[in-house]
Amino acid sequence: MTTASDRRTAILESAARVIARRGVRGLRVEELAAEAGVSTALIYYHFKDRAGVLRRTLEFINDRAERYTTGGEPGAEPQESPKPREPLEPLEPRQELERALLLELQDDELVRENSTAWGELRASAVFEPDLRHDLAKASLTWVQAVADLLGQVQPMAPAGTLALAAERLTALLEGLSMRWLSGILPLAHARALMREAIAVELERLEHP
Amino acid sequence: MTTASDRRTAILESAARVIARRGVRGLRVEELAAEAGVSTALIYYHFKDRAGVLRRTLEFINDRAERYTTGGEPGAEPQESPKPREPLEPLEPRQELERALLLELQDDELVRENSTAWGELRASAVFEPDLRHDLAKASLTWVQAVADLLGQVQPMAPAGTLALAAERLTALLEGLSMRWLSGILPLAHARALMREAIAVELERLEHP
DNA sequence: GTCTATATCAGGATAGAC
DNA sequence: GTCTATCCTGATATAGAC
Repeated sequence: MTTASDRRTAILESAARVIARRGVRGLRVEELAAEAGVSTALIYYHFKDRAGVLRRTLEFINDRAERYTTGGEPGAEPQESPKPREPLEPLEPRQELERALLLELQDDELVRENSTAWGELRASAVFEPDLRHDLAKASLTWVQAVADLLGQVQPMAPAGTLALAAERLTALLEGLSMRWLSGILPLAHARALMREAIAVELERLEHP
Repeated sequence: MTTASDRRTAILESAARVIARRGVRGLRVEELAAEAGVSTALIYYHFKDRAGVLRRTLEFINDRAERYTTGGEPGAEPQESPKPREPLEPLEPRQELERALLLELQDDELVRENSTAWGELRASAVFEPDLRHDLAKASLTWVQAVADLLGQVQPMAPAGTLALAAERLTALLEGLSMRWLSGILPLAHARALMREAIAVELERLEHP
């Protein structure tokens, strides 16, 4: 049985796919409807207008990324049970850090989808102030998470220093991700650069 | 007297402005025409179609950035004489490096315009393979320039290492630039992060 | 809640005069 | 080379039946 709420979710999943394929600018309500197997009217019914779709999709992607980045707190709905993804056994802090940062640089379909959509939304936010709020919030959470991981590797480092390193690493990740997605940097190379950057930053934290 | 070639250039300048204001997705041929003070038909006459405008604008921005990044080789046309911009007296290598990398993080109108348009084109390239070629070329030149500057500061470092550091620094710059332009990172903070990253990389090059 | 059908309109593109 | 006028497609959004 397919409830209305399921349908909403299905539409959002489709939206993420379409955005990953065509970009925010390329998202056509009609194509989205086709992808989700519903009529365009239904989309307007649920999301008011095209902008509404974008806003909701941003939130949706945000949640989903948070889940797979952190290893999915049991707090959230257990939906999407099909793919448990990586076992995520507790790792050494250092490995945990690498995993988190390299997660966005993978050729996994879902990850690529998220990264692409994410990059698009980030880029769109330059011109659409409506998106900034969510974007800033997500960005902050993400930086904080990385700062925490850095802190676990280098417990002696002061919080401020950790935060700065985290900002650099996440900004770098975004830059690399963009280059990868736009095809000017091979994935493996991007990953190597990221790993090296982590090493550089950790060294810096150790010998200030 | 206004030659046809001048007009072409004027249109491209306008295009850069419009892209900076509305984004690539937001560029309307009609608005561009208004901005440049010409008819839409003329734009199609000169650039074939909207995509043509984008391609040419990318090149245009590319050249312009190259000029102000490198301090303007006399090789290029001396056009645009009005603004000599910063005197650009020869600096210490280290300062030269900082200047080059921080140049994109400035609230100068022209720089902001270039950065924004650049970010847009980069983002667009994810979905429009036509743009990738120019993008890759520009990216390469830019990375190479930074690698050279790094080499001037640390002449003992091997070329490969320099290249990697340059890739990280430029990718970071792009990430920071995006965050700045989308309003989630204050300019001053972005600049501070960039400076620190330069310091970290240089240290790394010195004590491998 | 969901669909079919359609109104509406913005914006890319062209014809043809000058 | 440049303009005025106009065509026409493609995309958002709504009306109304079920």
